[in-house]
Amino acid sequence: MIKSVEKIINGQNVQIIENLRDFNLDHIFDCGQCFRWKKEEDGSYSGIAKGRKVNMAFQYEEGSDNQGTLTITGGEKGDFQNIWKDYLDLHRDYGEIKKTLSQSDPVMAKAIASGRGIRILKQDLWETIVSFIISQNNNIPRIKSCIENLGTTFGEDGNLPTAQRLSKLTVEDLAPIKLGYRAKYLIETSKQVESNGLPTNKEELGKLTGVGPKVANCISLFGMQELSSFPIDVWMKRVMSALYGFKESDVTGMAAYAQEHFGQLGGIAQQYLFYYIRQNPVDI
DNA sequence: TTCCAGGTGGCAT
DNA sequence: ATGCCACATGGA
Repeated sequence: MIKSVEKIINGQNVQIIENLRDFNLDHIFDCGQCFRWKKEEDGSYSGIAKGRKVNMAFQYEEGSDNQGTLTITGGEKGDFQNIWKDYLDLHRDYGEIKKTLSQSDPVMAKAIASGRGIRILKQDLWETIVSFIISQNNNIPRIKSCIENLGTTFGEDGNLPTAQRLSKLTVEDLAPIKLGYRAKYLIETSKQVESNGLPTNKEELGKLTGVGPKVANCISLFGMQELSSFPIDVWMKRVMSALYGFKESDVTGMAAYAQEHFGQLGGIAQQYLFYYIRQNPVDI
């Protein structure tokens, strides 16, 4: 059982969680699954999730590179037990998962070593739909600024705008956000969600405008916790080519390999590989 | 200037 | 079912 200690410091709610294993904020917030956490100069991260604006700081214990203490500042009493424990996927035993994935796969073991503290965040479904529609054929810094602008311009208290709100906007309204051709996808998808409700599986995701196989896999992995989903983008093509010898055009082969070798853990394996190739682009 | 980025929709085979 | 290609934007 994970224990947390709550304090009030300078009028702010502070929650301290010790002995966290398989946890690293850089790995979690910089592995491409989310776009709204900002790294501060002291190495901590500030962001808005679940309607709470907080700061998270993590420090490894002396002599360890896998276990340490997490400090969450902001929010309300009980948030760790009620919100963050779940959001950060702390119930799951990533040590066991990493052992399973590394077994008889030295390549994966290498990737895991670089991103050993990754956890798949349990993000809001609508936010992941909006975020990954914007992500297509786009680069991460620009994705981040688009999402931030969307929130500050059309959202309420820091959150992204709802489907209801977006469905009433035009591409002209969204022009200042600089979404490019994705603006019409976002509006059309908002209308679809407004009338049909949120999708509940990958097949329904694929019916949304601007959601193809890759984006659907991202949304099902990050917004629906479908851990078998294995999104394949340009970086995954590179790493699968560099480490597993696939032709970069052989997306079908990569997906089949993931299903056979990573199975239900495909999405987590994908995150280790994605993080690895982003940190080591020279391996291309 | 051209190329690239967590791709997809539309259209032609 | 598969193969092209246009699509907005900004940084390298």
